[in-house]
Amino acid sequence: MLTLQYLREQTAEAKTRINKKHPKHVETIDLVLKLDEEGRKAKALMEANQAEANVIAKKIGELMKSGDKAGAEMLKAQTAQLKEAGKGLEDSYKQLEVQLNEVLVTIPNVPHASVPLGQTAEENENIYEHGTIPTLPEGAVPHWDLIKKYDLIDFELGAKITGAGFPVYKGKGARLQRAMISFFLDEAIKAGYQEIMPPLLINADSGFGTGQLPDKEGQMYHATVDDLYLIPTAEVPITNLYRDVIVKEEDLPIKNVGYTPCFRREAGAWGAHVRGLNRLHQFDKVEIVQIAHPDKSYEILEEMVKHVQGLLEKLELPYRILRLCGGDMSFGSALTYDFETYSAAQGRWLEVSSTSNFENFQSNRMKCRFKNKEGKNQLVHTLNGSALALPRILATMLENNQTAEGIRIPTALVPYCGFEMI
RNA sequence: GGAGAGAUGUCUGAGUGGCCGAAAGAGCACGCCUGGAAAGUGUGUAUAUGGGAAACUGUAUCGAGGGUUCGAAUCCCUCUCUCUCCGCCA
Repeated sequence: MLTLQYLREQTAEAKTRINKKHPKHVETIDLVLKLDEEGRKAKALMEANQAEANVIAKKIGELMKSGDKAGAEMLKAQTAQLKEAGKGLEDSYKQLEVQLNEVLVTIPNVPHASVPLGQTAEENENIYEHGTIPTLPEGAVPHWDLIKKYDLIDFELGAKITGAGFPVYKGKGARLQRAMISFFLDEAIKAGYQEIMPPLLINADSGFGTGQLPDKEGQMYHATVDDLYLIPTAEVPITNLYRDVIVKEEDLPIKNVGYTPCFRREAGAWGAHVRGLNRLHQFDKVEIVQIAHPDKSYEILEEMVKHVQGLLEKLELPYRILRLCGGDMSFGSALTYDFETYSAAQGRWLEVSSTSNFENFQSNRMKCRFKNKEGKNQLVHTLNGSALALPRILATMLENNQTAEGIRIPTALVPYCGFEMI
């Protein structure tokens, strides 16, 4: 959620920036400002009325104490009309307040200056490529054939016990998952992150805090009996750890990492290119999350990018980094780098990480602040990134490393899974 | 799931209708004292938001929301959470 202060004080800039992402929201900003102004006027009236009532109430108290019952009764009569007026004033203020919030939460974050103009994935900016695209042996096949051939994952079984998009990992397939999770966590811990094992269900307040609600209501699984949501990413519980918290400035940046399964309904997202591991309802991911000082957040974003690069390089996967264009960015992000690995048998780039700076968009919703040098509470910046999402890493690894003798496991993972070949 | 107790500021904890944004103590900050420190001592020490250049000031907040009342931390209702006992349970 953008801060009202920013919209009020830097209206022109806010409009220019939002235009890069969602041009229609330029008008929403005007609406917000209008509601804000009306709301503040209404509030001033309401408070003036309240102040008057408070003064009289105090006087009544004094009169009662001094035994002047008649005087008190006279004043009581006076407050009746104040009360009546107060009710109307409060109603109109509250109504404006509700409207304002409803509108404000629908405005996405404004993009960083470096974000390229564009509306579709084709307009993302390719800023870095690393590694060589392998030449596959004769008869190479996509990962969905490999997982059958080596009996690593069973989609049919998953469909039987749950539904499509819920894979069952078996044998070496399961061990490889566990190995990747441990490897990613260990690498993050080495980089100074604290490991967190959060709940997999979250309440609506948390969903709101990181921006999934109300924007992506239909994308999360909702356990309606208890009104809890299955997490779409560890970002949600781990970032919300700091909801309504005033952190110490000297503790920044706060670095947490967590492995969780992620649950996504992916409503309406099924179509071409979703075979095998490319798109799932449940998948595993290790997520890094930082709570940062506003002056440092872009430095930290670069640091997180470096971390993700390190992982991909240790896994010996060819990858590229995209700077997302305005239209392709997520709701709350100010700057997002997507990482894609090249899946040679499919001949496609697959997104395996998305690393973003949300600036104070989430912290404003969550009210996560620190006390600055002037003793004022200031919103922190929040960042997060996948490090990494497993299924497409696995897909790329299987496809790119297939040989006549089997599938070669990257050296870095061998100590974790205990085998060199599948 | 049943029964009971509770939720007050950074913490402990007082406060059953007006003098309470809230006693007292601890902690913390700054000053005095000291060669330095401890002890002692003085002052200060919530958040949000409106107005104001500022000093200052209006409003709201004692788990949350509603209600009663001229006036609520205090009375009533609903909810959430915590603790104890019982039940169930990996």
